[in-house]
Amino acid sequence: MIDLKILRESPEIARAGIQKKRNDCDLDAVMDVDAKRRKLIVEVESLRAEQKAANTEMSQLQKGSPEFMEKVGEMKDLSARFKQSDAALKELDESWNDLYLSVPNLPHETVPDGSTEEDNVEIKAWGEIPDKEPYHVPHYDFDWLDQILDFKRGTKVTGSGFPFYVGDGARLVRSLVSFFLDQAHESGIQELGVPFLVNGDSALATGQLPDKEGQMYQAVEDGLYAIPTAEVPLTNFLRDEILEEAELPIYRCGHSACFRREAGSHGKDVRGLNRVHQFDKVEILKWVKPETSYDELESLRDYAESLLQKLGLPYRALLMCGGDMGFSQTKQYDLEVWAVGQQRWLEVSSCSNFESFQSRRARIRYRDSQTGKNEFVHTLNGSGLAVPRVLVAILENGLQADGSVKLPEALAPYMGKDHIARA
RNA sequence: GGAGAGAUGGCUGAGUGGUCGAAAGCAACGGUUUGCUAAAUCGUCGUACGGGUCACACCGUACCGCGGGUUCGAAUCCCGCUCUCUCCGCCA
Repeated sequence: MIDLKILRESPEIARAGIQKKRNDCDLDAVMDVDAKRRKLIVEVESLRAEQKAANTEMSQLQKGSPEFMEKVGEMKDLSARFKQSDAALKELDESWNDLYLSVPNLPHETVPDGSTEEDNVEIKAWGEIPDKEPYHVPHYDFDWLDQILDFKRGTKVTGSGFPFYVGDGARLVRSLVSFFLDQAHESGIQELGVPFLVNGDSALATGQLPDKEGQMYQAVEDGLYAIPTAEVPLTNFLRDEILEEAELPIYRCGHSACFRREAGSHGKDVRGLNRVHQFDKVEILKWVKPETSYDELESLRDYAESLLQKLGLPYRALLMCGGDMGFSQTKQYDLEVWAVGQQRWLEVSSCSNFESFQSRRARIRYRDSQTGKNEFVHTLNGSGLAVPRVLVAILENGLQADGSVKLPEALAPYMGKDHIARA
């Protein structure tokens, strides 16, 4: 949720931001219901005040006396009016809530204007793009693919998009997860093992609900959602808490399987490991003081980049334009790695600042030591990193003329070898 | 899964259908005093929303696990749910 003050006091700023995001929420309806709601609150509360005053008065009277009974009669009427207004307010509150939740976060001033991925701005490129040799092919065309991946049996057991990783494939996944977690540990980021299922309150706080409900797998019987990213349990780790200013910034990381229905996505980019319904990812989360959040975003991106550098994978960093960034973000960088076999960029990390959008929903605050007031923290998160596409880049970029795959040196301690030989 | 007990402010813990935002104690914060490093004493000490203000002040309302209900009036009575603890069962 964005700050209501912005809506009330400078709606033109909100309007411009919403336009920049190419979002079509109805701001006039929001403002209209807000005004009506506030008027009704005054009405309900003054009726209630009257009722309470009478209550105090009645407590002094002899119970059952004529004066008392007369008062009861008067108050019955008031009570009826109160109940009517209160019911009207509750109804209005519901539509107010729906509308308020439909307002996206406003993009930062440094976010470029634009509506599609074409308008994202490349701010950095690292590593050398290798020339495509004849033996370079997409990973899904490796003739020994079934040595490390089994899509067919995954489809049998669960459905498409749920591959089995086999032998060295499975070990590579585990190695990458371990490498990412160890790197975070070395950077002083505490690791959390997170629940893979969360309740509705948590999904609402991070913004998956209400608008992205269709993207999550659900355990309907229990009212739980399979997490699409560890961001959800991580952010909610501190939900409903008031922190001390001295505790900030707080950094945490966590590995999880991520479950995404990917409803409505078809076509070429779903081949192989490019887009699957379940994948492993290590997520980094930051809770910080507002004045530091944009610096923290830069260092978060630097950290994610350092992982790709250590793996020796060429990548580019994009600053997302207003129309291509998420609903809840104020500023977002994506890291894309080059996959030489497919001759395309694959997104492996997204680093974002949410300012107080999530913390307002999740009620995560800190006590300002100067004013003594409770303020919302700013939250940020970034992938560090998503496993399957990194795996794709390792496979495709590392493919040698003899069909073997040369592994990044950083993974040698985890894999116990420097290449995967074709059997 | 079965049986029982419970859920009150940062913590412990009282609470009669009405004067209860809620006793008391602890912790915390501010002052005073003695002094020596621990006491004594006075005061302050929840959050959110709405009104109000340049901003404070101030006023109102809500919140005693959550959601309903009864009532002129609910922390208190009734119903449903959630969670915690104990015992039993089952099970990595």
